[in-house]
Amino acid sequence: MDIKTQLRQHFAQLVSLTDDEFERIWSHFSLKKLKKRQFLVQEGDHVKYHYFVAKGLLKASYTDESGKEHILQFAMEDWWISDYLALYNNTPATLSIDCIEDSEVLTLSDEDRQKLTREIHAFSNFFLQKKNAGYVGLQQRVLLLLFKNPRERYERLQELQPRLLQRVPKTLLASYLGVSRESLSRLYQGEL
Amino acid sequence: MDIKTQLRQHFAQLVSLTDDEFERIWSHFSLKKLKKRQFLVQEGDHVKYHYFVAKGLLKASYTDESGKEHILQFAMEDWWISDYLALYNNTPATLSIDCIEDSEVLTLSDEDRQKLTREIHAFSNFFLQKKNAGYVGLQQRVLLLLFKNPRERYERLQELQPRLLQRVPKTLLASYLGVSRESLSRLYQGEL
DNA sequence: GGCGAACTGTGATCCGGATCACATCTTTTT
DNA sequence: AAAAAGATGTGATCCGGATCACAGTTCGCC
Repeated sequence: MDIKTQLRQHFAQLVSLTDDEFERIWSHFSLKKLKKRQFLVQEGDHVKYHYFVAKGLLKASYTDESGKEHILQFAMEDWWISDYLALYNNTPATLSIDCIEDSEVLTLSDEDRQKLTREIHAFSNFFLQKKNAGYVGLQQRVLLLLFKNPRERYERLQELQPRLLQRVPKTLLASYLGVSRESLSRLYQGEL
Repeated sequence: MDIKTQLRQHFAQLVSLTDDEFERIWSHFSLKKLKKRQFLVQEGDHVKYHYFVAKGLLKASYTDESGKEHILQFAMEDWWISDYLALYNNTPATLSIDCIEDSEVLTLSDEDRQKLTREIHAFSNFFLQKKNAGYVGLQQRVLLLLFKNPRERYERLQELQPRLLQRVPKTLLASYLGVSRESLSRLYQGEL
């Protein structure tokens, strides 16, 4: 399947668009190819784009004063990623986004997104629905971090995103789950 | 200031509405008065409404199998609250929402919100902006939970929401921060 | 095809925060 | 006004997970 079709189907899961509407939307995207370890956004950058992952695997992370990296989000095929804090507030990026695997992403500037959102109601609706789902997902993650121990967090991730577990190195998984690499390694001694 | 004006000004912070548009929106809200400890939503309820807090203080919380309560969100004047997971997926509430102080909330059904969102572009925009801000806020909270210790989380809250700290009992604060009540109590021995 | 870097497992030790237990003190309720 | 329920502080003990240290393995690269 080509990337244009992939994007079209992605929208179709939540809203319906006429051919004309989709063409108008599509014309504002550009394709960007990246290799493993390459950065899409670096701390301090001016962030202008939303990124739709067509292929590959990326991570968004924050590096604290002591140099430790904390992973906020992974993104694989059909996921969106950006530093939304920087994007919406027009501030320098506090996150870094880089590739765990060779990847292809579609970029959409927030300026264009605003324009399209004004012109095409279904598109506006798409974004609202996405944000709602993302918001609810983050709430669940907060609850998980608040009162589940590392083992339960790991198991939950296994349920919800089994594909992710297999593609992401354990070191990075540990950081996403808020556990040390060593403790994570000890968790799944008893299982599988 | 009366509640109608309060709501109008709340919208005005993010979007501009004509008198006519605001009247149309306003007509879909109803006022609900609640006393301390009263529930707005209980686990298992069918959730139909968004709630805008006009006055008072509420909390949204999840109760785990062992009966412990974990606080996901507080809401005071000019904040919105609901069980969004239940609201958007039409599933029974997993959260409970109840009053920490006597409160007055404005209710808006999601059905009406969808209708207004379709009819009034600025209103749609308002919701999208709110969700974005909420999403970013939750991301920050996840980062805080991931790699800051209880003391730093407490200090951050003190910076960001000093008013909240003074109104919320320490027991509930502890639950929101993901610390035991006892440990929280020991945190601020050295300060102030 | 060999060298360095990233990845993963595992042992030993340590410590932050949970848990348990109790003592005020303050609100509510009746 | 008394009784019950909630809020807060504080000591003693315990344990999950962090940290430190090292080894084996796999991967990308000159």
